[in-house]
Amino acid sequence: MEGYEDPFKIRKTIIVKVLHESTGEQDVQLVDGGEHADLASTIAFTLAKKQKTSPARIAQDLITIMNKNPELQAIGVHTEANGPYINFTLDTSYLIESLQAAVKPGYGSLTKKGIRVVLEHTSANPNGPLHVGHIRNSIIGDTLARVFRKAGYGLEVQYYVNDMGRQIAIVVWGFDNLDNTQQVGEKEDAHIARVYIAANREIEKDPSITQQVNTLMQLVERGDPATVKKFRREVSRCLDGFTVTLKDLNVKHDRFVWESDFIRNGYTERIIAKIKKLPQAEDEETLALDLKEFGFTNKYVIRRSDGTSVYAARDLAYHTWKSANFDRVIDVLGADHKLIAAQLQCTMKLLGEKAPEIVHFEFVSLPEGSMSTRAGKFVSSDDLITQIRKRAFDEVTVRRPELDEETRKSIAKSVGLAAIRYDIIKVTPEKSTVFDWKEALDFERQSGPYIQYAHARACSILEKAGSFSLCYEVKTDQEIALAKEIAKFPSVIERVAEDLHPHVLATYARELADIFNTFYHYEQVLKSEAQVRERRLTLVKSVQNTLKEALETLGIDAINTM
RNA sequence: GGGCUUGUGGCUUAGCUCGGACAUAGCGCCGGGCUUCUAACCCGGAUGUCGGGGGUUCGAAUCCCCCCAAGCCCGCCA
Repeated sequence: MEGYEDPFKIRKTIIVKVLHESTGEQDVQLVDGGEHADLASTIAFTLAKKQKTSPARIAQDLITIMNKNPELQAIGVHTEANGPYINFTLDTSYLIESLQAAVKPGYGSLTKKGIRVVLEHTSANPNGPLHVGHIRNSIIGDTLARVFRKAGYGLEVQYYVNDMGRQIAIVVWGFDNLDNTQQVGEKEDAHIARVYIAANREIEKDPSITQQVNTLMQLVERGDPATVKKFRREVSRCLDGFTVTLKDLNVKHDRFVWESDFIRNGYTERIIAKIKKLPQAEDEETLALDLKEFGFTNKYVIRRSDGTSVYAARDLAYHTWKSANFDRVIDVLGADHKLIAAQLQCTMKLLGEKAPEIVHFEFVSLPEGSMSTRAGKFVSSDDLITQIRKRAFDEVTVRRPELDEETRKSIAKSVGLAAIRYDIIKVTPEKSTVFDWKEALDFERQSGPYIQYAHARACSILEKAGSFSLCYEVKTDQEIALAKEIAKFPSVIERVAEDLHPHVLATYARELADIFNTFYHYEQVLKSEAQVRERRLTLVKSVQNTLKEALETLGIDAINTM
């Protein structure tokens, strides 16, 4: 795929150039032609005002000029006017070129860019299992990571471990003072949540416990060996639990970066020293930044009056390290971090470092209200995975009773994963959602399994077909519609990497599956003869490969049968 | 009180960055399609004040202003 150039994009660029030369207008952006054409221009409206002529007349005149243009002829562009609209219709040459790329492994991969990106996601506090809110972060982050790799970026994915926060101190206090036995079969993160919830109940009853928690925090910041060891032990155990959950979700981090390391290695102290020198610094009892001039009404506190650092200081140290080692820094964060993330970005700029690019996602809540680890009000990702696999297994058993149990379990695992990942990634991160069991367990239409099913169908046809000669040709409306959708894939990858909107890829995969399903019902493949059979098989091979690449970029298994 | 985000058929949702030709799809509803390459599917139908009101424009779901509603944030928590 190295050096692949999108045939559609090449043509679009030439049309824009010709349009620009023919009109002298700077802004000649093309719009989607919808049902009328592949591309369209509304430039006639703009010109009408300047030339005091009707837009339709101008469109007509431009058509006459452009139809003689050899550059447009060379790339197979047909131009015609429809009232004020100038419509461009491409011949099938670009589809042929796209199909030739689409049958090859790795279709959609873009040219290597030589840019190093660090992407941080999930980074949940290790005080209880990942719940359905956290995994929105994981799935957005992991999908973006896959897109970035496909788009040709060098990438490292990091999990920032908040191992010295108040929550962890509360966990440690709980383990020191309450019943801390792990139940039989209890996962580490669930165990920690149980102790954390119990500890919070105790604190509610007896607020003086907070003093003991504060002491733990001071000890850990000072590096008291016994305390550090206790914090590390519980955090590690929780992360072990997370690792299992994340693996089930097909989410992978390259590196876990521990917050406390930035105390130990002196980075935090160094960043505090630099911050002190900023004109916005207020170094009194606390060290804080006054970012009023940038529109922030509250103070950005860096160090407490007892001399300990707050989260912001360590986070600045972490980001400074990332800034020094990577070309681009991207964080996936919940919407509750919007303000502090903006303050962090602002401060990074003041320090002369790269400010992170941030992907924010809105909250996932339960029908009965927002989730809370502390109150024990959450649906854990592990529960969701268990339920969905059970449901998927029942479904596979009904549909494919002839398969042995192991195969059905394996399919159910992939289908369950698809259902979860797709359900979460399909909606724009900007939108808050309410977790709904019924919807999560639905495997029909606009779901991951629906797309997997389309892929499995294509596989089934190819398997039955045996070997065949590739024939790059599209004739019928269904064939053309399918080829057009396949041709869009590389530009979708490019756009997602640019806009950081992974749901666009989800929509694309679904639309490709839709169009293939329609094709499937209208056009015979295996029963067609000679060249018709070969060109349709080529198309099926292309769509199978494109669906596979799209699914895998979504972190979903492209299974051959289901 | 201030800030950020969201508001699109009964429900869920795309489009909004960069304004264009009858607003995208799913669920649900109504009616069809499995001796035919996997029916986790397909085809047809009904359903819309694009939260409300102003404005800009030849043209607004999209841009600007005001208002309403929901969520989040405004800590020497993370």
